[in-house]
Amino acid sequence: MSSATIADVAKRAGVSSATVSRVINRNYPVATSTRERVEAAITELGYVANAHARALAGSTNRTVGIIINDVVDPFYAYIARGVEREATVHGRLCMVCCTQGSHEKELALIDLLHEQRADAVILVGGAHEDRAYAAEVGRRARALHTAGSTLVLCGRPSLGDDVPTKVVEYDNEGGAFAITDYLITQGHRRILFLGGPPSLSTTIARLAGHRRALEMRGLAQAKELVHTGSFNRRFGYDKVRALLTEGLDFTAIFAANDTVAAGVMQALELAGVSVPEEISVVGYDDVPVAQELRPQLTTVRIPLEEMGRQAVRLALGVAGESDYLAPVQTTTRVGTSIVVRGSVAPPR
Amino acid sequence: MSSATIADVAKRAGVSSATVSRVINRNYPVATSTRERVEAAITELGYVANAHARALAGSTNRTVGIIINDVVDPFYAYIARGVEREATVHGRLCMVCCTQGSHEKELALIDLLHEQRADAVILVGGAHEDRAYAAEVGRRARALHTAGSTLVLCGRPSLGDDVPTKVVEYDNEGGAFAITDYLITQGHRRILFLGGPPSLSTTIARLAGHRRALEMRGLAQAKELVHTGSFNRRFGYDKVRALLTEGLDFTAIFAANDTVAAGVMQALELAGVSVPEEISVVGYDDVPVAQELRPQLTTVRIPLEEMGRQAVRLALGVAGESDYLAPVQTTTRVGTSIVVRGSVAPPR
DNA sequence: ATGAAAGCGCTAACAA
DNA sequence: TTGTTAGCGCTTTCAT
Repeated sequence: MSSATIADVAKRAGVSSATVSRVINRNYPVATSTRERVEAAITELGYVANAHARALAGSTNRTVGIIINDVVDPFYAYIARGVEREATVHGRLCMVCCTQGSHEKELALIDLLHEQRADAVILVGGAHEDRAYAAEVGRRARALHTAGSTLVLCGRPSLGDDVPTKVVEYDNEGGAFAITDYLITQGHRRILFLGGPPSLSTTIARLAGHRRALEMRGLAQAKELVHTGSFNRRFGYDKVRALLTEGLDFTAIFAANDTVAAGVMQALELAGVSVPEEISVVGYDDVPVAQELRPQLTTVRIPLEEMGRQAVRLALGVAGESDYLAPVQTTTRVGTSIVVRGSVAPPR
Repeated sequence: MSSATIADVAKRAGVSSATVSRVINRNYPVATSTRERVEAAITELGYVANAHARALAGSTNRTVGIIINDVVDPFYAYIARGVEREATVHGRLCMVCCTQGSHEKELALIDLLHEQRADAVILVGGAHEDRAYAAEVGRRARALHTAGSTLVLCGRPSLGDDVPTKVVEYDNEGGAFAITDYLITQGHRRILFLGGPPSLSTTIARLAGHRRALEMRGLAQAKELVHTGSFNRRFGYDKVRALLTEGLDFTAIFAANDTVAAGVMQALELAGVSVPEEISVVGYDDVPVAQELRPQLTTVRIPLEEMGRQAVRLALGVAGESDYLAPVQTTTRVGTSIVVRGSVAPPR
């Protein structure tokens, strides 16, 4: 039930615990013969260092924390992969926590990760507009900051210049603008915007890009064409079914993400509406499902894994910052791009 | 850069650090007025407990570790979700580590998680047949065990009764048997088995079930119909393309998992072979892609998330074990079932 | 090159 | 109900 400690190893090797520590950490010269005796003792005893004692005596725990909605959702999974990989590169272990969409759980998790003394806490995904909630996050950002850690906002807007966070953004609005403009260029005038929780920053930015494209082309945004709701497949499916029977007039659908697009495509298939001949469909995110749909989905690509990597680089201060003038607030922004596949054609 | 400690809080509240500990942990009676003063001090100072000091002084760190190949792979992601959720239920934080298929990394990660004094280390997915490697895993299982932790094998075979692990299995062979038998019942005689690393326990079990079904129906297993390789989409695609041009005779394909099946379907589509009219296809795992394929994929369902939950329950000794006679080796086994969708029809 | 000893921040007896 | 006091296992000066 109890493991060997560094003192046990020291006794067995006939040295002091300080020496054992030195051979383990290779940070001070140790005579070869001593080292060998110590190493032998370590294997004989099956000694495994206690990371907590280490973290307590030394400074860092060498872990980073990441908070996401759901591991199974590819949007989060890809970012998590980037975080995990980059963390590994820098010798950090990765603690992954899921909120299942709950604000309260998210705040509690930031605290938990703070307790663990994670070198960084990475908060992933869009945030709901809510001042009280934002204030709570801000408070935690400050606590983390004074403790020498960093809160990184990944894929959500900054909390303001007075809150010590780092942020990794992607050009959300720009992607929505580009793909809407692509649709317009193909001749579409009545484009349905579907899905995304209405108060989520992600949805808001995508909708803003969509509207800007419409305006730029002098097209009025008809309110009956905008149906926010959620990011799940079911929403896309149900909404399209309803709108179809309702007889709403449109020639293209901009699904707020690829998952919604999958539902959209299934509803269209069931209704016997052919894509892209009768209706064009585009999505957002470019997660794997986009390539499995038939026709394959034209969508907006986000460098998800890269965002995860950036988040840990930023937090760990790996590059970019000059030591003497590191600003409290740092933002990295990655681009989005549209990837054209087979789900769009000119309207009939 | 440095945070308030329990001593700071104690001084500020004019009590001893023991009292502060008591109000934090709510495990001993504290006078209301004292409690209030302490709580005030805590907020004023922005005190956040140090989990390492706690782990060192108390016993458990309240974390579980999970080791998987890749967060993005749905097979692993669903199990990880189960682990994360069940861990949360039991007040544990979850450390997720990825091996990217490397044995060495896997072993190193077990050690790392041991150093972190995780209450459980969950090793997920099939294992390659390799005695030296198995011995290394066994050694670590013992180390963990003597340290009071548990190594749980999730979706891979036991290391033998003398190795102190817990294992969560699924009826891998049975699922393969059932779906092959289903294909035979539909009239198929020449079934291609495609994919899966040949030395991986998962592949071996699936192939075994496949063969048993064939034998039971008195069908000879032609070696030209078995093509193991890997679990990725690309393999399914390339192999089917090659076999098709080669002119091999078969009426159905059993893809070793759904990902391979996705590649298979794409190759068939490109070759103008209709599914299921000309060729039937089945997969394994029942991950989301199975429902996006057209036709939707008939496959074997594994209760992935449930396996993850079982793994942590088993490790934490939540249920099932009688205290006084807990065996060193414990195995839980979950069933698999075939889910019939549209990718199988009788051969022409 | 090596050892002695003082913490790191907390919990858990044991006292009071 | 509260305080005192050992540790928990390790790192890190400071000596030697």
